[in-house]
Amino acid sequence: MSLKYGVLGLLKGEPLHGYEVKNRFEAMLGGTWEVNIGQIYTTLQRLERDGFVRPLGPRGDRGKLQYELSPNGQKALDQWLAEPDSGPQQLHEDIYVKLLLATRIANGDLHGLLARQKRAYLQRLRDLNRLEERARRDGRVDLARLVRGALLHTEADLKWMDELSSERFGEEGAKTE
Amino acid sequence: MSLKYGVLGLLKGEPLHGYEVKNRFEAMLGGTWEVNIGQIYTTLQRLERDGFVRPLGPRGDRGKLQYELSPNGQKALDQWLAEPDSGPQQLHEDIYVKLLLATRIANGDLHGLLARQKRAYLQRLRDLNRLEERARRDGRVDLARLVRGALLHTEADLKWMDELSSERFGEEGAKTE
DNA sequence: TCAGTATGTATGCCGAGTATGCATCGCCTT
DNA sequence: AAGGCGATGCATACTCGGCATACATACTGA
Repeated sequence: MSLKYGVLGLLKGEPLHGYEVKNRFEAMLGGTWEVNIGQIYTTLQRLERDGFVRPLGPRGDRGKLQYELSPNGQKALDQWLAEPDSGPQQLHEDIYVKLLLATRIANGDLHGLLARQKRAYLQRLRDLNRLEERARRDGRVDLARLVRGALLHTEADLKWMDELSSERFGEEGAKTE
Repeated sequence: MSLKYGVLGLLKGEPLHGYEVKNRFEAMLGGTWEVNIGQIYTTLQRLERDGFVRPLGPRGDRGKLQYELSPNGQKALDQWLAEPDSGPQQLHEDIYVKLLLATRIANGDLHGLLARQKRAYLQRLRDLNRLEERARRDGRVDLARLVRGALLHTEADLKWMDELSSERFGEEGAKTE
């Protein structure tokens, strides 16, 4: 989803061709999201098919094909921006399933899992802090705000791990049916 | 990913056929994850292709085909459980792109977006609290732990929204290139 | 008999990755 | 200065996994 609307958002303002879209998109995300080039083009084709963008022919320089936002695309973009992000249905992430399985599989070494997970989150905290610093140095206030969100998330994860590891496990009732 | 390993995890212990897998999986997640039945079968087929499960023929009752975990599947499962969850590469979620676009598109009514988002998170908090209560009532301690994680996440999101809305926006430097 | 449930297959879209093709530009070397 | 060559710009095609819909069929119980 976000790629689709990201493309629309970038096309608002000026027409771009695929390769440019990729670059702008990655720049917007401060290099934290390396987009697959193939996907850009399929996304653009689908957007064209749905009438959200249209090619601004004819092809130029070296086969470059620019796209511009259509009124329908404009509308779709505005609408997407206006609706709140419901996020994934929650509990669909790997970590949840992993935790459940580790709990119910006898030898599932829960404490080890928590410890490893904690280390991974700490590492992520460090990475994010570096990223935030860089974003500020580059004057990318908007990016820094995102990183702040990711930091809060990771802190929440850490807190969660701490809560879990301070539980005493063993004889709790994880009913199967 | 999580579905694949979820299936493996369920098959550890007893052979199951597709429909049963679906039911067990959804029960394990406490009904928070409605799995598509078609996907169960394709997942099972791919797992068979990769040698992680094998059919325990012949077909029974009404075409039922049971699968059992293979030694390789066992190994793959253990390995997955042992490695920490790196999570999505961070910043790949819709909300981040939405925020960026709203920031850089002039009319992007950032405050409205934040307000709507906050409402959505509050709603989620309520839902999760109900869910946690139900999990505890049902003796599903394992599930309650998951919900606790989701709660912490949502609280982090709320805190983030609060931080953002108390910033004074306007003349900040969101460099484009 | 009819509704519903159990069980499975077929098909198609979308996300995402890999591989390939070709033009151009700049640099290095002789 | 010419020729070669690697990097970059730009695009397409192919493949695979996730996920949803739709369909088919058997059984079960009111």
